Amino acid sequence: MAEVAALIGDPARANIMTALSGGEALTATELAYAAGVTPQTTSAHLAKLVAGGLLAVAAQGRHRYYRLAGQEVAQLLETMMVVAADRAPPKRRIGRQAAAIRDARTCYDHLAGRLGVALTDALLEKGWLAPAEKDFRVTEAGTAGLTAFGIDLGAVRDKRRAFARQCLDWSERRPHLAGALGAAVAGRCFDLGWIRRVREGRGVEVTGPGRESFRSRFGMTL
Amino acid sequence: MAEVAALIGDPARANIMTALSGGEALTATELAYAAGVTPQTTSAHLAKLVAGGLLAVAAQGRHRYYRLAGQEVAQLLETMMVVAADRAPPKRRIGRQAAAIRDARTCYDHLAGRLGVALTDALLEKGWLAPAEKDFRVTEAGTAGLTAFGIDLGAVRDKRRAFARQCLDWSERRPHLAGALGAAVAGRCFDLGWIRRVREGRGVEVTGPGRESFRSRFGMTL
DNA sequence: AATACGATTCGTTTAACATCGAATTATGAA
DNA sequence: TTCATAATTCGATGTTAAACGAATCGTATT
Repeated sequence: MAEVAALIGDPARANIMTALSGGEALTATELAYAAGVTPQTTSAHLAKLVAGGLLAVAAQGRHRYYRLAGQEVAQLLETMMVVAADRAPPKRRIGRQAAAIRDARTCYDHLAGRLGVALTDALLEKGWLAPAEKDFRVTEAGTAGLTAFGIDLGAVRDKRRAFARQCLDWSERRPHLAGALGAAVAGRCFDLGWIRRVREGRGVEVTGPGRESFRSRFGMTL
Repeated sequence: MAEVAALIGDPARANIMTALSGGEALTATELAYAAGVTPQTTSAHLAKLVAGGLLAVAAQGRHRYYRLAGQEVAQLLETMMVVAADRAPPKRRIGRQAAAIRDARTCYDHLAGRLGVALTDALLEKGWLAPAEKDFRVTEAGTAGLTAFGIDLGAVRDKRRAFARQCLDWSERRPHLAGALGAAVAGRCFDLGWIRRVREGRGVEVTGPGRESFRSRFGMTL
């Protein structure tokens, strides 16, 4: 356990992990910029993180794309941020950016925070999803509804990853939709312009039209 | 975040945190033994962990009792163990002790693992508990039932801590009963001899009579 | 009061490792 | 081929901090 913690314990590596916590895959150079150190140093750090099983790497042309090794790693970072936040000196109320993070953010590649939980609750309420062990099951109504929403369920199922997992949200203490379907739903919301990323981080913002659409389409009051 | 990780990243400190992960409070000397270093070194480590907000300390006579600073820290350690376990070389099947940990363990001071989740499910099924936001609510039937089970609800409510929190269990991905009530229920199960600790760790074992009692009293099939 | 013990502080040594400059390998573009 | 860029490896440097011996402070025990 100490090894895992020590890997994240270096400032440069912590920056790298944070940059990747949104689930996106980034190149070594981009990560060097995010970490605030030279490419050589970054390379050494990345090698350690891969050896330590925290990152996965995929070579593509002359770029090498690094991403988190899995959901558990994303969860670990999430939990660690909570502890780190509790520990931090209370800077007058909660900052606007921090508040946005609590409200809505991406976790790995799907939606988390209040928005992620609310959306999952709405899908459960509509009967589109049903809890099944550690996953969600898409009902008949859900198949029709999600297809109408613009999601190609066949293509999503074909992906070589968990289809519709329950991901625990620490700040809300409730499960939300993850896996390939979670990523697809999040992507569709971005495409429709219901939400957009704020700055470069993990924060997500609900747009004006998005707020109205979430309400009319899914009965969510945000 | 790097600071938090770095604190746990040292082997000696990781040993200390692991020793405390059961929720028990231990003295500096006991922790020195657990960490495998001298008392002087341990003292320095403990000071850093307290300053870092991961541990809390209470002086009692000439002893100083150290314990985890809160639930979030326990959760963090739990999550970190999962990542560390995934990362570890697969040592032929799962060891008997590791299997026991998955089945039943203490988390902070209440029951976790399959047993913790199953017990919580049983209480929900009987209608003694009902989910309420991030907590559980004790119903009228629950008040009667828990009192009959030998728990002084008045005394439990008087404790200066959360009464009946939902604690997320990573290995089961389900919430289980935590807080003062969770601790009280766990304690009662120990007192009745339904469960006992295995060795010195966090593992818990259901006794023969316990298995029968869990079934007849709560309808749980273990 | 005298003694024992838990816990901490101080000072020193030692080992680990993050960092960068320079050079090297590999891929894509002109 | 030739050049530019991505990414790495190598070697040297400097800083950090973990560890322990010795000494100190405070609380219990006799």
